[in-house]
Amino acid sequence: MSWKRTHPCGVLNGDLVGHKVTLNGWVNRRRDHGGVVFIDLRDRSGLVQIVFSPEVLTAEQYTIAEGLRGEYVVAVTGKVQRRPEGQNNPGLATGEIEVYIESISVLAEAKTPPFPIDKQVDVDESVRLKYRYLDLRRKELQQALIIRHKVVHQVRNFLETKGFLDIETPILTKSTPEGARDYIVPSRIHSEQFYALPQSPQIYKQLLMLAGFERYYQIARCFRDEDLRADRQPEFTQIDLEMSFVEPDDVMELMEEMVLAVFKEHSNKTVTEPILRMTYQEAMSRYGSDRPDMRFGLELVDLSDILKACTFKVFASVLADGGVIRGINVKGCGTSFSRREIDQLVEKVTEYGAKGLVWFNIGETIKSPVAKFLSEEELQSIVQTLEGEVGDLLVVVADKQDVVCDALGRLRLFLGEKLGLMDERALKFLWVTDWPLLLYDEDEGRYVAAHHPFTAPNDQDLGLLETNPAQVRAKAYDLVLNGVELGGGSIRIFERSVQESMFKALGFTMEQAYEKFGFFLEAFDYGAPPHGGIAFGLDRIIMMLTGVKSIRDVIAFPKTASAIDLMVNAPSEVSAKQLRELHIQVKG
RNA sequence: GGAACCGUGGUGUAGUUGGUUAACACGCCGGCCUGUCAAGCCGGAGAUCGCGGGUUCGAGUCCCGUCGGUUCCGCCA
Repeated sequence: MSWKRTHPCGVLNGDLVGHKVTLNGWVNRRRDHGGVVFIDLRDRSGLVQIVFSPEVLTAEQYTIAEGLRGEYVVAVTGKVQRRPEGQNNPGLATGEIEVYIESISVLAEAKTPPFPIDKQVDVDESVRLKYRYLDLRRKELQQALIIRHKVVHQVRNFLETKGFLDIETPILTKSTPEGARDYIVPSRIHSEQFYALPQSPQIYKQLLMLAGFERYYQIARCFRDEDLRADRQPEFTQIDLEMSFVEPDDVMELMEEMVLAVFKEHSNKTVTEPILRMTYQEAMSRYGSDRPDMRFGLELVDLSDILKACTFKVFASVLADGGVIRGINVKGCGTSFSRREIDQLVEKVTEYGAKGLVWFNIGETIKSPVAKFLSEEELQSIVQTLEGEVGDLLVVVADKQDVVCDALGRLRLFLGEKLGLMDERALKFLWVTDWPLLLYDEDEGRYVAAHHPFTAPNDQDLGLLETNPAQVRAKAYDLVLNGVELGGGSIRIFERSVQESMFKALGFTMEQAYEKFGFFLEAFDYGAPPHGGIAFGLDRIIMMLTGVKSIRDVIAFPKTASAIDLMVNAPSEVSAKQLRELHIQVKG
């Protein structure tokens, strides 16, 4: 007889009562009553209860049923029946029916799995990763990967209707300076030479625009050899796209349509639209972050102006050195915070790189460790500027501008979390626009690209590239969701001279620029269209949609924090022969 | 590169100021059981407490080192 499946388990319902069905799946759970055996049969679609009764089965078949164990793979044939009165299981999609089995075949027996498949238990992650194929049987991971598939499918459909072409770009490519550390692949044919895995398909997609494809996209695997985090893996996936003849608004508007459609389709949280926009400048000064979490207030307020004439040494010296003073009104926490909690804020801010935190506790009088150094007018204007009322706690940091922004920005997040101000049901999107083109890197002693070296400067700022690089704004935009960077993009440089200036600003000599990017610069000479694009972190989007805390929970076969695949045991040594062919000698 | 936390039967945990035989639940194995759905009842097996060293009469417990996992800082155009 045929064991070919006629229905998935999870779709069976009252409409099929009386039908004969063949099911294939795993034994999820077994309940043996001696005279009757119940099995929850599982396949990708869900669970259904199947019933083995000696009244229906031959003795031989019933013995097989009694021998079933967890994770056995079986094929069964039987009749769908309504459950007896009062025996429905409302917790199960198929809970109003059950299948009376008439014949069974065990397709595969199974050892007892090293951890429970059918229950949600926090199993040590190294065990889960070693037996990833078992972990992937669990509902949470199945659902994450199903959502992931659906999102990719939806994105492909969307981009298809907008005229985008899916074009693959090389995985074996060239190591380039700037950016993250490359994964390197040795060449067998060319001794002492190496390919690099792409950090992103950036240059290739721009060349596709030069080639005239006008609209490109790719669900692109990217590789970065940097240390991992809860939301970072060495290989991850970008929704990568590029368009010709566009301005920032064209890209942002199209992507807004796509992203909102995805989140409305797959999230039950509240999506706020349209997506707000804010310049980088404003984000930094109001929220102390280039990716502000818009779900709560606690905004940063500047106090530099009102304290211009202040004689308190800490403030005065910071202002004299060109620094700033900013504060946050922690509403109502003057009353509710203990001294210990306030001390913790001071500690946090020091951790975040500031020298200290000045606080003002507004009660009947203003309590503050620095009150005696400030005049009554100064105290009052601080309170007024921060709109302080009785019961509030004002926290103030004075330092160089980026230190103040960073410290208060992180303190704001810490407070938002501590005070439970983030609405867990809200999805607050934000475009952060007008990024600086360049940021000064103290360690390198030079400017580095805020996004990447191919980002176009704002037309008005072009002249500043050589005179005042820090002031040059870029045609760049990041999409932020609840304080998480979902993606970023820009309009690209499409003129050779501008690209050369950019490399110069980054400290390249022309020789270096041509050695590394000569092919690219040359390409601009053959009729380059204005173009721009964006890339989204697919893994992070799925994290936001599923609400999981770890990127490993949205990737089928992820690596540990030390970049190891515990299942296949990679990386691993290779044979002496392989090394010889690659002209590689290994130390020790 | 740095820091913190965790590591005890298959899984999740308990284990007091160092003290006899390492406890509990789930799972597993066997028996009973015809309406369960976290089935129930009875019985059983299963752990050199991640590994190495040290302190001590005595270490799961204290100390040092190491390995593994996780999180954070640095890093991530």
